[in-house]
Amino acid sequence: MYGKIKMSIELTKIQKDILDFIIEKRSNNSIPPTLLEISEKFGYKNRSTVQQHLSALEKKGYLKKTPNKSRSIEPLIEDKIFVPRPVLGEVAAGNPLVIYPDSIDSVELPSFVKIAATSFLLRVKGDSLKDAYIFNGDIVIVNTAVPIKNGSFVVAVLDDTAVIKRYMKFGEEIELRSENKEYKTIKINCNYEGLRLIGVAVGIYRIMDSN
Amino acid sequence: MYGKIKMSIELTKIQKDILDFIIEKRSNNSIPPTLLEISEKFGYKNRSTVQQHLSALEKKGYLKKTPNKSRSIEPLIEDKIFVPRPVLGEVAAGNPLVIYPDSIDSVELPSFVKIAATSFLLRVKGDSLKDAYIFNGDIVIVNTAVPIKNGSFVVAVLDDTAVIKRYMKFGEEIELRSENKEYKTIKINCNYEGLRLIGVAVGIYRIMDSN
DNA sequence: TATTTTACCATACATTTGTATGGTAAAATA
DNA sequence: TATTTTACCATACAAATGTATGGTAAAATA
Repeated sequence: MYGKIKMSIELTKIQKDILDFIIEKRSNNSIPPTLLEISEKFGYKNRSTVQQHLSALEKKGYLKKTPNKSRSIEPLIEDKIFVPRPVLGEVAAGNPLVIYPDSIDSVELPSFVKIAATSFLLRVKGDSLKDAYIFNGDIVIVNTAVPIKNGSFVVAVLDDTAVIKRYMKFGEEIELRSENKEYKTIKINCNYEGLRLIGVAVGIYRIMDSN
Repeated sequence: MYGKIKMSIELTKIQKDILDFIIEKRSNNSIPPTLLEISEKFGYKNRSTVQQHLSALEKKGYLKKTPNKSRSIEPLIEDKIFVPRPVLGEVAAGNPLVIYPDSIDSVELPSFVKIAATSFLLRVKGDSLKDAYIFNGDIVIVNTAVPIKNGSFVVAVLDDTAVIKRYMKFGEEIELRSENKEYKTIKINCNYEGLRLIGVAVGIYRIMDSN
């Protein structure tokens, strides 16, 4: 037996059930539960039991809370044990960005990938993004809540076609640069209506063929 | 002057601003605001001002609250006076259903159209849906939370192409019928993986050319 | 075996949050 | 002009919510 993961970052059955309940609430388009609501769901007599489970989940990095703020539990899907994550859409440069209300698939992400709940996954179709060194089948992790800074890899829709490029802004001019110098830089005014910045590509995950 | 709408169901500028703030919070994938948070946003010195605006909004039917429950404000987009609603995507039968994370447009809906927060709008492109008597430019109101019953108009994705058809289920067989008898009925097994039922088309809105 | 972790309970307390009540001044309406 | 509505303020109170602390018993671990 090798590579055994330390118990302390794994989740117990109950912790996982509670985390799943929180994630389910969120994905149901409803508000995150309070400690009391979780207690009632699991039949506890008071909130302190949940309190401890949550603090364990937070210590292990599976969720984030804002102190003294109601309903502020934010699950971070940190899958040290390969938890499935829904793939919400597909992206191919030159084509519209397609996002399905239901997930089209799910991917098991490895331990080191931390995903905030404000993120979603896109699967890359075709090799039209190879200028960004992103290839067919890659999973792009897009965060919609992270501020866009110079140098960020952004997922954008320009005149109804999707691009993933490095973002640079100088005054009113936005440059969308390709990593590969063979592709030219797109320059647009930041007020141009045909431009929509969807989010920041915070990561790419590629499932390597094991053959 | 004719057809004047009674003042009591119109929104004042401030009420509209507060409602917009709540809707914006919701669509931002973040939790609904508390009274205090709204107060701070608008620079009020205490919650009671917001309290009154909310009760006005609730009385006028623009939002729903659960008593004594934190962050329980649910906007009901009941647009008695043409309030803008974001159009989230586009649909054309035979093509993928395209949904943009940011809205691509907004439409002013008339007074009688009530839209729950679990709904979204799709603009129809092209005349490929004319078999359902839905035409280019029509706005389809899709509710994702309504149960699908026999006879419902459903928005579905079948093998990556979008359809809007009348739904009928007999045992394990699902029929997707066209209103126009020139088009043939699609029959599929309900376990077929290529079928995804997105939601129920609860309404169609067509902006008539005033020329 | 001793210690730690897990999973619960109980209770007290502070803060947040929602609610109720009453007030003022300006604007809109009758 | 009188009344109502709007838009704010102030305050008090109750309920909900988060937090801190301490306890017990069983299971897992060292």
